[in-house]
Amino acid sequence: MPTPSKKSVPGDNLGERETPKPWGKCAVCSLRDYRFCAAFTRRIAKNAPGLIRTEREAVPRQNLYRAREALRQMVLVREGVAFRYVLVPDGQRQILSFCLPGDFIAASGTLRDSAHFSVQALTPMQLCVFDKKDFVKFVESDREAMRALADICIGEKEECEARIVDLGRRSSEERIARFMLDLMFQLQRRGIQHTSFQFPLRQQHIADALGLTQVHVSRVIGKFRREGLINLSRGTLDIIDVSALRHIAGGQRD
Amino acid sequence: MPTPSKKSVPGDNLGERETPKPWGKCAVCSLRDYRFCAAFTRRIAKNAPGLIRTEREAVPRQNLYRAREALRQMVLVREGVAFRYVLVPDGQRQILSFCLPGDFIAASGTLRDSAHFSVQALTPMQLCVFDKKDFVKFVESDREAMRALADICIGEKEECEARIVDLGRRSSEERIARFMLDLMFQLQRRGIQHTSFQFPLRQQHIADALGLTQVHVSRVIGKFRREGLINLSRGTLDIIDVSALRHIAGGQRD
DNA sequence: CGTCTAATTGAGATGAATCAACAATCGTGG
DNA sequence: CCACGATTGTTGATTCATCTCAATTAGACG
Repeated sequence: MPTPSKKSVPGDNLGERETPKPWGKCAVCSLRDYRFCAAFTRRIAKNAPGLIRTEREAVPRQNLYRAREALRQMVLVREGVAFRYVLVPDGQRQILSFCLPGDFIAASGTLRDSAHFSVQALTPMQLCVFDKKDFVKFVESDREAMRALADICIGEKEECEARIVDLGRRSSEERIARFMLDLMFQLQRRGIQHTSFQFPLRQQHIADALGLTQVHVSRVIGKFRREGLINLSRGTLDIIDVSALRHIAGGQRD
Repeated sequence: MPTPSKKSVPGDNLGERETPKPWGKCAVCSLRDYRFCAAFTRRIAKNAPGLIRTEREAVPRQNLYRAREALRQMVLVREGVAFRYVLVPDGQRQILSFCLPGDFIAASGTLRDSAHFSVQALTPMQLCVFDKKDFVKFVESDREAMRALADICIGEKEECEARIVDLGRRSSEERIARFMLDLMFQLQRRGIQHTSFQFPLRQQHIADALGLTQVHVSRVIGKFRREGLINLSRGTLDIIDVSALRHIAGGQRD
């Protein structure tokens, strides 16, 4: 059942251990030329010195945000993976996307009071946090920043639409193959140039992202493994035969 | 088969019959306080008098835009309905959304050179068209406009995510019921306060939007009709029992 | 080690797809 | 205004992909 198990987790919501830090740290961050940071960091340092960046950590299963809660902070992933999801009335879970390092967790929150999805950490995480009010003030005062924000939202929308096509018109094998390749390409864009990488998702997460059941995901992955396409164990995914997997995915993957 | 039938259609792409018009016409347009127009029209008239609005028409099945083509114009629906769709390699079609009066057809195109979806008219249409370059110049020069644009994109992203949940985790009956109710609420937001309204979609469109087959859509609609929930004929959808339909839809519809 | 969570595997059920024939509706030209 | 062809919708029979239920194994971790 996709019902997320309820395990007691320390500090269920973000809150403790805020550490105001200077922007200097950004200068040595590997994300500094990636997406959000590339567009914002330097600009903020220059034009909005009053906007404080703080740091937070999160542990696996920790809730970073709950649907419909007031959005008070803007959160950027520095390390680790989280996912955005929606629970439907009958208890099922649909995962909307995974948030990787460099992703803004709720960019759209800049112009909204709350979001309709929840966010949960999948791995231990390092986060950069901004006060929302301050951030909004900055974005509204800086044309380039507003543009960058729009750009990020558009990118998310495009990913969303690609996912709609997957869910509406592709088989489970296609979806799973595409999903793995997608993840690989996303990591590659972040500088990890391997066909083997950390894969912290449980089969249930894949199932909830792709509209399948965990059991079925297990069968498909088993098949891929038996066919020598991938190897997946102990949190590492190794894509052995990229081109065969891409073929199953139905082409079109970057 | 979801393959869209290839019928020869006059003026396959937008092109002929441009009519430069004054902004005065906007003053008497019923959409002037809705979304795009509410945010942009007056601002444009005041701050960017050089931005020309032209008018166009389109006939059913006419292609308004083809995926990956260079985006030269920004198109706003004034009357009629279009849909955005993607064709997958095996010939299937996934409809991403329907564009109703007041909708910007490709808002995200403002910051992109092209889009990955195509757009086709479903009914006869009246369109407002802006030259893209001029529009971009305006948006980049006007902070409020850029913000409005971001806002529109965020709204579209939210709709997208709702659709993902539908496709991933809801049955065909739920999807169809939700779809009809959604449409009703969207029209109501545009001022049409009835449970009976023009419904120009063929069953194939519903199927392609919801990841089903036309045959199955027919069965479900037949069932809804037999149960006295709706009546659908000659392009008019009458939702007879809103609350029962909402119940099938699984609550949560506005 | 024992306990807990995650993954595998089998058997059987089922929702939706497919195939196919037919009926209804629409648009058009005679 | 009718008749015809094209498009759209209906219905039945059958198949298939994926789900459900359930039991078992494998890993992770204190």
